[in-house]
Amino acid sequence: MLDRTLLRRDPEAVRRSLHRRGQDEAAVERLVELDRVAREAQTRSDALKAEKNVLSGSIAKAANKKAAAAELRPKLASLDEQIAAVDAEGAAANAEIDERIQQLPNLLADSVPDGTDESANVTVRTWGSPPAFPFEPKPHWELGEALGVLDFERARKLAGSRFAVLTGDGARLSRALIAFFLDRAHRAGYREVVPPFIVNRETMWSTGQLTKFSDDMFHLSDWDFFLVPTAEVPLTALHRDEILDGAMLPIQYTAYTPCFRKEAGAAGKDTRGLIRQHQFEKVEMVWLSPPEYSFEALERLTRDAERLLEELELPFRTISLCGGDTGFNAAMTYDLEVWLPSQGLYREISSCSNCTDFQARRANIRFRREPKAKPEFVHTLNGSGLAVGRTLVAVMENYQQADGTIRVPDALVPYLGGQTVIGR
RNA sequence: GGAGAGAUGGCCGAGCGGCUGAAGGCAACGGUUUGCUAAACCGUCCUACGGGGUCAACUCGUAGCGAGGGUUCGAAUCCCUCUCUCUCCGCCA
Repeated sequence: MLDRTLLRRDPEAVRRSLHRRGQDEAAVERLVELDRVAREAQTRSDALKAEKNVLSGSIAKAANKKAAAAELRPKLASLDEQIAAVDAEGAAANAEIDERIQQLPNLLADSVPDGTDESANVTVRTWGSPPAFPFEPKPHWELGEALGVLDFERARKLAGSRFAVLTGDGARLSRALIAFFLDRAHRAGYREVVPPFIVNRETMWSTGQLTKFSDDMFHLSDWDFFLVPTAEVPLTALHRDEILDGAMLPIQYTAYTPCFRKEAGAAGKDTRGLIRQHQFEKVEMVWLSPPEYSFEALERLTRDAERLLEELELPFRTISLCGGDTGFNAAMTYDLEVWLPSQGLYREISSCSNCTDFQARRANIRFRREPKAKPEFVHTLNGSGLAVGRTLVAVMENYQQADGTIRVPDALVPYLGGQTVIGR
């Protein structure tokens, strides 16, 4: 959520950001006007209430309170009427402001590339190069079904489409990745967390997932709870409504969780297999940072994610998302895209964002620099480190061998008890 | 799921319907005293929003005692609803 006073002080900055995101700027003008109306109403209301308080006070001091009250009753009744009318005016304006301001996305960082769609994204780094296969590389679902480690048929029976069952070495490889990711995060200074996988509405709202336009989350029908769409939600909201000691910052958290998303929309051929699922698993990394450090933190967070791919020796590139492609909460985002031989393209495997104070304002996460200092909002950052299913896909496809078996990346061998090949 | 107790400022804890932003204590901060520490004494010490302002260290106003309603000229104090926390019993991993 944007700062209301920002709209008053610098509406032009908000307009510019919306424009760069390719969104309608008209909302800004309306908000500025509503803000003016609301403030004017408050000023009048406060003055009327002050007048009423003075009269009430005079009754308290009167010798004969009953008589004093009777005498002032008409005057007070008239004030009550006026107050009610002015307050209604102010409340209406405030309600509309709340409604509208919640729908404005975060202010883009200056360094975000211009552009309205993904074609304008900028590649900032490329690591490794796509492997040359002396045979036609197979897609992961073919490899997985042949090896008996991926089972989409039975997943359909158990749950439906867009679910998968991992068995045998598929399940073990998945678990190895999770352990590998968490170990590396631990080394990089992240504190490991096992959060609830189901959260309440306030939590979901506080991290900006619940807006008018998003209904990608699974909502329990009999309770007002949501299945987490990403560990970003519980990790970021962990310190909701708290004032942290500035000396504790930055705070780094990591968690492994399942993630649940409706992923409404057409099932295309590029979403075949494990790429796009209603349930997937992810290790997430979250930072709570002092404002002045958050963009440096974004670089570190992104590097932490990149190193995982480097250790796994999976070719990838890092791209800086342009304004039109940057998410609602983010001021700036780097996506990591891993090479998928079967599709012959780079595919998103991690997304690292600096949400600045946008989530912190909603979630009311603040800190004090000094014991007596005024509380300030922290900056929140989140990034995948990494998406487990997609990493599994990348490993299977990049490490496949002519006979359909899969070599285990060196970094994962210890996590598979020394096993170096996934075969039949 | 059943029964009971409670919710006041950073913490503890008072509070008769009117001068209570809220006694008192602790903690914290500034100062005096002190060889150092401790103690003692004095002072400061909530937040949000709005108005005025040399926009900052100022000032005025409004609101806030779990949340939301109601009664009243006036509510922390009376009434209603809700939420949450704690304890005991049951059930379970």
